[in-house]
Amino acid sequence: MNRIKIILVDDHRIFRDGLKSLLSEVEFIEIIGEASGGSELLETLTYIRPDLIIMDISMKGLSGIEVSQKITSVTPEIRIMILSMHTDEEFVISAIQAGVKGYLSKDASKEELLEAIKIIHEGGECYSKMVSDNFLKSYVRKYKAEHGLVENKTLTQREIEILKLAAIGQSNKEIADKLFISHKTVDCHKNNIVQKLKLKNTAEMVLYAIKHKIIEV
Amino acid sequence: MNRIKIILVDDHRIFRDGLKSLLSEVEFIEIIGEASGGSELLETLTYIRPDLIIMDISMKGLSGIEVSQKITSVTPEIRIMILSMHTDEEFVISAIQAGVKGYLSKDASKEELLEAIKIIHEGGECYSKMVSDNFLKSYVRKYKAEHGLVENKTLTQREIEILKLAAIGQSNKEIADKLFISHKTVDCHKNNIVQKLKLKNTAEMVLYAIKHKIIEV
DNA sequence: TTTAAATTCAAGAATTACCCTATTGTTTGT
DNA sequence: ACAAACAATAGGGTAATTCTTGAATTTAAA
Repeated sequence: MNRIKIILVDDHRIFRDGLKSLLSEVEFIEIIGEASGGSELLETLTYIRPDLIIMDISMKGLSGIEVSQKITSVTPEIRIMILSMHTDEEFVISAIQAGVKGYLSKDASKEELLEAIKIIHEGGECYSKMVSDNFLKSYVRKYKAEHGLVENKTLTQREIEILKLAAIGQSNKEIADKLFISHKTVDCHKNNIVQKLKLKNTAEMVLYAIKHKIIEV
Repeated sequence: MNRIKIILVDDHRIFRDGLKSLLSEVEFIEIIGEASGGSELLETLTYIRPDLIIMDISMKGLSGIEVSQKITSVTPEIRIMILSMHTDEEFVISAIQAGVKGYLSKDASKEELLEAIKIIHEGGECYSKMVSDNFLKSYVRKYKAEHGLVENKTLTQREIEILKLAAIGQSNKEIADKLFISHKTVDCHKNNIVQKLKLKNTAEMVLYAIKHKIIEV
C-alpha cells in the first residue's frame, strides 16, 4: 500500500522534529517535506505533491488560514489539517471556510492524530472533540448549506467498498455477486459516487481511486 | 511524467557505475537498484519493482538467460533488456526464448540505448542492428508463431493514442471527436486493445495504462 | 508481387453504464 | 417524540459500450 504523503508546516523546528519522529514510526505515513511557514510551503508545493498538509495556524508571515485558502482554491485534492493550540470557534470556523478538512488541538493524543489523518485521507473531515461541540457542528452544517453544494461529500463505507471494487476493473454484475446485492444497487452506488466526487464515468473513478490511494497500483 | 524505473545487472562494478552515471543524466530514467548477479537480482526483486531490467548475459552464477526465464515467467510485466558483448545468434535466440524484450550490443551508442529503452518501455521490442539481420527477424517471427499466442501483442501507434485518451476518462465519442474518426472506429480500436492486452473492460485499461506508465497519475 | 498488417468504418445484438425516482430503515436535530 | 437527513436497497428507461462479423484502403514486408 502506498503511504500517505505528508508535509509538516510549523514555525517551531523542535515541534516539527518531534512530530516527524512520531509519525515516522507509523508505517502508512511518509513525511515527504516540511516548511517553517506559509511562503516556504507554497514554494515547496511547486515541486512536491503531498496527500496531506499538517499545519499550524499562527505562523510568522502568512497565517495558516491564508495559506489554506490559496492551496484549496488551486489544488483542492491536497487536504489540509490544522494542528493548532487555539481551539476558539472563530479560528475553527475561519479554517473550515478556508477549506481545511481537519482541525485538531495540539493537545490531541497520537491516536487521535492518526485517526484524524486516516479519516481525512479517506475523504472525510475531522475536528477535535474540544472544538466539535454542538454549536460548531450546526454552524458547519449551516455554513455549508448556505454556501452551496461546494460540499465535501464524503463517501459512505458502502460507497468506498464499491469504489474499491469498481476501481480494480470489476463490473457492476461482478460487484453485485460479490456483495450479494442487485447490480442495480451497485449501479446506484456508483452513480452517487460519481456525483459526490464530480466524476464523469467509471474510468475516472479508477483514476480517482488511484490518485487518492484508495487502491494500490 | 513518472520516470522509467530501471535496475542494472552486471558483474563488473565499474561498468554498472559508468552506465548508472550515463543514465542518471536522462530525465525520464531513474535507476532504482543494481545487482552484481542473477541471485542478487532475484533477491532485489522481492522488495523493489522496476519497469525494466538491463542485464548482461555472461555473469558468474546464474546466467542472464536463466534469470530472464525465471523473471518473465513470474512477473512478465517487468521487461528485460540484455546488454551483452556477444551478438552471436544463439545467444540472441536463447534470450528471446527466455522472454527478453531487447538485446543490445555493448558497442551500442548512448542514443541507441535510450531509443531501445523507450521502445521497450512503450511495449515494443528492440534488437541491435548487429543482431537484427534478416535471418533473426524471420526466426523471431517463426518462433513466436510456433509457440502460440503467448505473444507480446504490441499495440500500434493508433492504439496507444486511443489507450491514452480512454485511460484519462474520455468516452468513445469524445475520443472520436478529438481524432476526427468515427466512434465506431474508436470502439474497434478499444476492442483490439482489450484483446491484445487480455483485459476485460475500460476500467482495466485505465489500470493498465497507469501500471505501464502510459499515462501519468 | 503477393501477403500481411494497420487503419478505417459499419450493422446488429447483447450487455453494461448512466440517470432518475422511490422505498425502507436508521441516525440525528430540535 | 417527530421531522429531517442519510444510507442502502432497487426498478425502469435511455444512452453508451462491447462483441461479432465483415470489409475497404493504405502501408509495410516477404
